[in-house]
Amino acid sequence: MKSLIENITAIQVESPVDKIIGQLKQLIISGQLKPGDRLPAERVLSERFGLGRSYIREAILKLEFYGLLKTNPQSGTYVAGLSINVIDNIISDIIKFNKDDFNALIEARYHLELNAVKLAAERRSEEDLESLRLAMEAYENKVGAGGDAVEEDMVFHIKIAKATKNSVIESMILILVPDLIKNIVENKICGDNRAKTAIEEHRMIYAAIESQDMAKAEEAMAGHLDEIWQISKAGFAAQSIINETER
Amino acid sequence: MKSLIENITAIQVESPVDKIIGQLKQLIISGQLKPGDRLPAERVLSERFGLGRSYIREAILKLEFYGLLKTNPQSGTYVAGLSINVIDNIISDIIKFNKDDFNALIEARYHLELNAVKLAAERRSEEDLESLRLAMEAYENKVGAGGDAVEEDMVFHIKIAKATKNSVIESMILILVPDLIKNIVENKICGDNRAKTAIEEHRMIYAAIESQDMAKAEEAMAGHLDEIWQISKAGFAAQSIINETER
DNA sequence: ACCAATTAATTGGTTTACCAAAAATAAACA
DNA sequence: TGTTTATTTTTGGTAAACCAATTAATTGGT
Repeated sequence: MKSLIENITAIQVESPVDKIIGQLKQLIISGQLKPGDRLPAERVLSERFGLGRSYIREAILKLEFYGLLKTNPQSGTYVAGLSINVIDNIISDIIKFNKDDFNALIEARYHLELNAVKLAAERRSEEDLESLRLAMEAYENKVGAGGDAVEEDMVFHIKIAKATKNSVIESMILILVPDLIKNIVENKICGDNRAKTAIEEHRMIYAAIESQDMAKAEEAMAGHLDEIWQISKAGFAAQSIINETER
Repeated sequence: MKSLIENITAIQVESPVDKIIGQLKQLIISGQLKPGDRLPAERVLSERFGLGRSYIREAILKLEFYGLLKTNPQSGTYVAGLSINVIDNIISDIIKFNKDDFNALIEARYHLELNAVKLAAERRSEEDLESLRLAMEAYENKVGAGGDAVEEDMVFHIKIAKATKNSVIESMILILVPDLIKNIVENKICGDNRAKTAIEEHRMIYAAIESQDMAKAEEAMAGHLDEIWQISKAGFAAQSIINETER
């Protein structure tokens, strides 16, 4: 017999905004709302959905962030000129944009940073180099003082992201960093002497960026991230096995 | 003498929420708000900043999305346990997460998709393969009918993203897609017969994913994205020259 | 019938008021 | 004095009200 705790199912709290997003999706798919159309006024939607206007606005805000709606003050909110195909595909997954899948997080970070470090090596300015060096030294000092320098490590990586001169890639890494930190410190992923070996890796990365050697930069970064990447790879492999079994 | 139009500076409308975010950042940096602390109540912030509570909530919402705050209902909003270093670095750039840098968009997409297609080839399920085929056929039909199948193209790529089984990477691609579509159709980037040559490229990508050949998948995708990638590369090169000149 | 100007209605932006759940405090009891 | 129970205050969640700008409608004149 199963224990009690196993029967406790995660309470799914479909928030009001998610409901609204789902409803809007239905409106679009059913053809009542064609791309390019103007949405009903917020008040109307509020009444129609039986929810306060605050929620409507919040939902619109979210959809706007994803580029699916565009609201013009004093005029109305409009559906992006995208075909139903695209909108449907995207809306379905907006709600579940959760960053709590640790393996996915690590993997995304791995690939992003590998690309980023190459771009950084190619495009870094002298200012980038300077702030990168500062971040590196801050990390080394923290490690020398005996603290866990996870956050200083992240700052180092943020600086690299900044040096790419690509605001989109930078933003993506920025979004991932807090969650990475949270998970890493919670799970104490890396061994104790990891911090010290990382110092040398950082210096290699820095040197490669300084000399604008893209290949060497990528190699150094791959080495730096390898240990933690292995964890995510193992995670995905395990997931794959589970899926096979279920089939 | 400069013409009139050149003197018209872009009106910078620092939205209320951005102001609030900046203020909160100051509170944290100045030490009045240490990581882990509870924020003042929304009402208090509202009064202190001289702005409505809606704006406070919106700002908190945004900061929460970035993992910098955590709000517990009926209890309070708390600053994530990150060091000031990290928070400062991130908040500074949150506001400028705008996806209107076309070159950055293209470049980010290029790298993301190259990684994604490899993962998709490795992990695709039979269901993935099926929906991918469907999307591919929809594209071919649209092209055959003479339409610009930009959106159908994007759906094809979304399906690939889904096959990665990595929710983070999928979400990132999802976020970029609407902006990519907007820019591509606006600028009519690709030549007229591009759509037809793309059909063959899609089939190559599909075949590679089907046979789970990661290397071939990446190669095919690189070929598929090459033309548009060249545009972004040229853009960044131009930017680089400008920076050199300014120095 | 057509056009211009004025008025009325509608829009999203913003603030305020109200609510139930938590937390903190006070009071009552052992 | 220590603990438990009421009670009050504070919290974020929610809904409604107000505002200025915009748009649609109406009106009056031609």
